[in-house]
Amino acid sequence: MRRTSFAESECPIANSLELVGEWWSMLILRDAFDGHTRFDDFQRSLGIAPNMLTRRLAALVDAGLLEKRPYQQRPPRYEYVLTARGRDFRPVLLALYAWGDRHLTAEGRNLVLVDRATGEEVSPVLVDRATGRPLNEIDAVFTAGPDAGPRMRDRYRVEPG
Amino acid sequence: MRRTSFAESECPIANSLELVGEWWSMLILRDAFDGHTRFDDFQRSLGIAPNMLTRRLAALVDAGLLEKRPYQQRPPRYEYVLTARGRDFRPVLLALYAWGDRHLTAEGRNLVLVDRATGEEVSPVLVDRATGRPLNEIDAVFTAGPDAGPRMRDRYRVEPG
DNA sequence: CAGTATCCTGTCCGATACTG
DNA sequence: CAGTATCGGACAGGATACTG
Repeated sequence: MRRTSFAESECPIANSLELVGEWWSMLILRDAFDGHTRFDDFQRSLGIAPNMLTRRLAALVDAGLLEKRPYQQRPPRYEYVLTARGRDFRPVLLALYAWGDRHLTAEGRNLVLVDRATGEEVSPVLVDRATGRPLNEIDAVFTAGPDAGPRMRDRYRVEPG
Repeated sequence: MRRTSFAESECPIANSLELVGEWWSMLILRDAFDGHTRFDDFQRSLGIAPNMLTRRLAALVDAGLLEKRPYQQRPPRYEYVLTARGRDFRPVLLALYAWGDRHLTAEGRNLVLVDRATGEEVSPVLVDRATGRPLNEIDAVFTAGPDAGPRMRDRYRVEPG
């Protein structure tokens, strides 16, 4: 997508989407979290065309979410593993999973998140780190930050209580 | 995207992406959370072409995230407001925001999430609803659910401890 | 103002064939 | 096995003109 408007380039959501917004990117990340690391591995799991996989993998490496590292010399072979930045992306996928799980129940529940240690189901909720309060109980709004440009300030001006 | 492979159609993440995976969809939702409701409103904010806005709006209405409702009779005019299902999508956007805010700091912080009541910054973290434990401290894995098909079971078989 | 209708381009993506 | 190269189609998305 071409970012013509201000709202996209200065917004962290839009910027994130810029890196992982393509269809396959998040699905590749999902697979990475499931432990997949190799080209063929991803390809079989996703049913993605090889050229697309090459592109998306390269893009994710470029964006710093995946690291391409050799696991064998001759012939040169690489595996793709999550970087710290990539692992930190997990909440997005979990939020997406949780939403789909709650609302797209047409075909039943075919994927459940569990704690491997206890076997108990894990149900992800967003809370405020400081207070522990669930975010849906907070009237949380975006406001212009310290480095916001004029348009951003205009759009997100602080309107108290 | 055409969903040829199993992994897409049976996975809640993929299914969610199917509804909101296009570039503009999530940005439109972001704007909806920021209080935008009207066509022109979205268009100015996003800098999106009108035909695309029509398409994406219709898709979101179709997917049940937005409701199109008349606010004036002659000429007929509509506003687009979040449904319950749409409002429940917010954690995804907040997770995306949080990730971008942490990792895409090139241009500084220009958007901050605050509690409107207190003015304090809110920092969204994912925790387990039952135990309150942060998800990054849990070894959480996906497993095949009760309604999973054979391929899903094969891929996500339960491997204890 | 709130859209609809057309036309055009870019590119995402799939299919297939090929290589060390 | 792990990709690269090439081809073609579908559609997202932009630009612009038009309407009540």
